[in-house]
Amino acid sequence: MRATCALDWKDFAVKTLFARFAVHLDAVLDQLEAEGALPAGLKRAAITVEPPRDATHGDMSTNAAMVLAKGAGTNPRALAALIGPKLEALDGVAGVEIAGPGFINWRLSDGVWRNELALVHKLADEYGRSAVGAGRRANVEYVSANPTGPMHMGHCRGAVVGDALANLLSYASFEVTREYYVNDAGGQVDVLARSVHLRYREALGEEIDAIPEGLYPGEYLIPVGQHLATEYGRKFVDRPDSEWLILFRETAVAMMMEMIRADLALLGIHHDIFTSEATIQREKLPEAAERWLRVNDLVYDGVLEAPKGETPEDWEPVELPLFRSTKFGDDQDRPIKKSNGGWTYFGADMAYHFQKAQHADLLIDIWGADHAGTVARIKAAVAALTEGKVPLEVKLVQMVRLLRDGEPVKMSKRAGNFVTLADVVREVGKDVVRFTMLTRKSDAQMDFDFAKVVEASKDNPVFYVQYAHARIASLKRKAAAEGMDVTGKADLARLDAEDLQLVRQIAQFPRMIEAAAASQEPHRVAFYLYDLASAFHAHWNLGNDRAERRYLLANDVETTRARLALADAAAQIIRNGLAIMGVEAALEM
RNA sequence: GCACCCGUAGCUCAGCUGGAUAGAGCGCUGCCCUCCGAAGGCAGAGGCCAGAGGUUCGAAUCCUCUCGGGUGCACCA
Repeated sequence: MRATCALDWKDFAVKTLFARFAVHLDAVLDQLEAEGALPAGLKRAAITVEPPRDATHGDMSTNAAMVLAKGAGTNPRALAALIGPKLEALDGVAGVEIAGPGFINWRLSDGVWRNELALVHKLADEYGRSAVGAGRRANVEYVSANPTGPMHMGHCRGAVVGDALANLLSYASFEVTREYYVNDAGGQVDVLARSVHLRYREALGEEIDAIPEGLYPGEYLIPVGQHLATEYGRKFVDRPDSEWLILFRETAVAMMMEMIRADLALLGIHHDIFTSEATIQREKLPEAAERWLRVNDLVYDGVLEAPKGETPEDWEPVELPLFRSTKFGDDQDRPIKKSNGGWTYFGADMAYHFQKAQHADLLIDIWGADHAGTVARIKAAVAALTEGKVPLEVKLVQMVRLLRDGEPVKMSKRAGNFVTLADVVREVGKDVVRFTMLTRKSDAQMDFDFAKVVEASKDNPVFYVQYAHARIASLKRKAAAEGMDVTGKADLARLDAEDLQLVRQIAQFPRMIEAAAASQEPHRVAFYLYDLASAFHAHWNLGNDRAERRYLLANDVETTRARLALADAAAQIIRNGLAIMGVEAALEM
């Protein structure tokens, strides 16, 4: 979110530098109104205060003159000429220029940057925390993999993106709930139960040949069968499924969820709430939703047309209860019940979302892109059931293609040899997996190349960023080893123009956080950290050619202290950013 | 056939929700370590932002159409 003039934040400490100047600008505009130079009541919402794209234009820029010129009955440059001098008179403003079509650009005094640097040290982990969430409750539902097997790489990206987004929103003062929806009520878990029954018989000594088509072949079900065999002996061997299906299903789901939680823990992911679809159904929540929707004429009994394109062989028209999702922008009404009387996935999901909405001001779902076709209906259902009060955002996460030596890794679900999340984390490490998953916009496809993600070079953003942090840590070790007394308070006045360039980069962090939180794009944190690391490495290398530009100066303890304060601040920001991404900051590499 | 996502340097991708001369990395060319971590840095070359209209002070960004890729399309989950 860009800093606008319409600010109502109470807590000054959490405003970004840019937001603080937006307040100053607002006051300047008030003053111009009072003087009669500007008509009262002009809309200021579109006014921004942001860094200009081109750093040579200054530190801050506003489009105020261009936005207000029309309403003021003048041209942008003339209006800028009125605003400019008043900005120039502000504390901390070192010079104002009017440029291009009417931009007002200004530079900040060195003191502003030194204060900002001091603020980083004072706020430490909290520097960058934003108040924009204002305590609103955000429910983020992510992963929600079917409880029929271990996590595989297809789940990985959504898991990381969802977790990082939850961290990000939390850092932006949303009250976040991390939720996992357990699909333990459909046909898949019945298949799971039957697969487990086979393993149960196997555990009791029966010969099991090839796993029949349509059942889960994975060996991870063997322990479930053994557990049931130990617990119940031969009791269910030759009995009809009506006697064991529910028991086997519930046992299997519980054990699968235990495995999934363990897999997620390897990535550092821990949900607050696991909600069971079976429970939702047992509590008759879909029935309640259906009743309400029927009263409001949003569910009716009807017959759907045959699907377009290739019509399936066994298609026949059936009357089903349909939700009027077309009324909310979907292109077809959607069945909430099946012809066998059971709830469709959508029917139960609708009720589930309604339940979530009662404890949240904002719902976010992280889904795989293969579910893109169902976004419209669930958004429609939430809009209907909450009467438009609780927004639902569905973030689609694109596929990840696994590569090894440049060749796609072959996976076959039938053979059960998919690449598990646990294997990948064991091979390359949690930090590499998490960081890499955040180096693309989530709605863009990405490649995950085993060779590249562990490469220790600047091509690899993970190492590049961690290397910057490790370098800074090494500075302090080096200073201590050489017996330099750097414990005293740093005099930031020792920092010169070249040093303050790095502070400018550091000071963008809070702004980036707000923008990333507002757009719900955690990948921005990764890109920002890459840029910050780059600025740090460049600043560091100044010392290669010019010894006086180094951080550690044996004959100048004062400057050394100030430079270490600068480096520490950069390290602090890297830590703050990595914490949101769920990645450790390395001290040594 | 319909819907959604995407099309930016040779390659992989950013682009701050409409701002100024469109940016990184790789690759290519040429530099910088007796010196704080060279796992780094500096400089150069490289572009009709797929194409065409439109909206306005201003468009890679918003709207429409065309072309080209991906995904999905009954009661599955």
